Amino acid sequence: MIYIILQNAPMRYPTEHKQQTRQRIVRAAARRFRSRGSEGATIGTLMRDLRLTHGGFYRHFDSKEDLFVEAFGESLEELHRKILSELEHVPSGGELKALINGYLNIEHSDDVAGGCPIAALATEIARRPATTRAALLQVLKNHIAKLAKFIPGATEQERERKARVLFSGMAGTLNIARVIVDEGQRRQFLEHAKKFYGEAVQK
Amino acid sequence: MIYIILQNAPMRYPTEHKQQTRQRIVRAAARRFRSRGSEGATIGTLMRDLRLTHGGFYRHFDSKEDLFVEAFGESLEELHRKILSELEHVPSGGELKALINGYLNIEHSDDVAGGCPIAALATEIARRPATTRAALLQVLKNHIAKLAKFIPGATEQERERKARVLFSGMAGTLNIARVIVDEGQRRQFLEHAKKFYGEAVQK
DNA sequence: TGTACATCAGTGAACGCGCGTTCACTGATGTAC
DNA sequence: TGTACATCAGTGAACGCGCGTTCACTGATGTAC
Repeated sequence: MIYIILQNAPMRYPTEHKQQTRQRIVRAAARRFRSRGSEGATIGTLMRDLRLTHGGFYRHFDSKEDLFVEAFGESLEELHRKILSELEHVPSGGELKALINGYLNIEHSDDVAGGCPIAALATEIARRPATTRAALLQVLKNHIAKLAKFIPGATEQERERKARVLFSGMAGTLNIARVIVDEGQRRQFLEHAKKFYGEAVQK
Repeated sequence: MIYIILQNAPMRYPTEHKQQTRQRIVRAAARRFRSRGSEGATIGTLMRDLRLTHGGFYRHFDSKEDLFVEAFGESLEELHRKILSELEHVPSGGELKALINGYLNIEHSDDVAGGCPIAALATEIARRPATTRAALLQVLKNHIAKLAKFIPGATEQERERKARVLFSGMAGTLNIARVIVDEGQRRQFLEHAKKFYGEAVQK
């Protein structure tokens, strides 16, 4: 809200203004990259929708690729916050089920822009050079590691292993759900997958 | 081989020449779309690598999008033939394990161009309009249905359900494997996933 | 059997377009004196 | 306290480039006569 007011007012840039603009760009980009892909999202329309001009983008980032990396991190943090807030209201012992149900959900399936960045961007990340992949993989590993404590398993290592397989699998399932045109079939498919992963990980 | 000779020879187009050229385009496109994505693969370089010029493309297809749809089908057929030929040498009862091992494989992980089109293209397909998705989904369903007979389950319906969840999950896992930079870690991750899916589906 | 002609796969220049990026400029700010 | 000036977030025209697509053309083919 405050941002819009500042934009419409004649140019006056308070000290924290630059950081705020940068944050706005990252957050908007995090949504656009997920819904349109890294090539489908353009700097021009991104900035225009923020009521800025494309030239100003380069006061904040060296390149579109730099923004992509940062936006991916932002997406994962958003997802993590969302998951944690959902798990707060879940009775102890029900976390795993809630995790699976929260992911393999029709709402999640229909919300690409606000959903899991692994599902939306993993294929494109896999096509990037090793250095970029290494940076993004580190962010990804941290995310998974933090979720591992909700997965059953004797050792920390075993829980992390299971978490990786579980979340990578569910990401693939979410992507296929998003291809299914008919909503009823999409729901059914997600239900079957919930059951499958619930039983498989519990064991 | 014969194609190259025909290309270098002065213009003489036998009756079946057009179909052959079309096939060459589809097959080459099927590889390029998987390895570079639908936006990363361009008509210009595709045709150049086939020793043709870009203008000729439109004697065979109305648009790049039409080629994409056809190439996806071609990829799935190739994958299906490959799977069937691998399963021929497998003793009865071992098909499921062979299916999983054949998919979650380091060679498959490293061969994006020749690998599973679901893993490589599902995210991009999910971003397409419903009519395109519907067409591609039909092809996908046929593919999965044909593999369902190797999956345990009391009814045909149950086998198909399991097959869909299994293959969508493995596709997601393959994509994450392709992000992992270190080959040792990539192998380990695939091994854990093999074990997970093997036990989960057997049940 | 030989000749004229319609066909059509492939060529390559050209078109329009949108992209990422650059750059000279603007004007409000905080600071030096 | 008041004035001159360096700073820098944001502007918008411009650049170069590569893309998908179009189109007038070429020349070997099979066919009509």
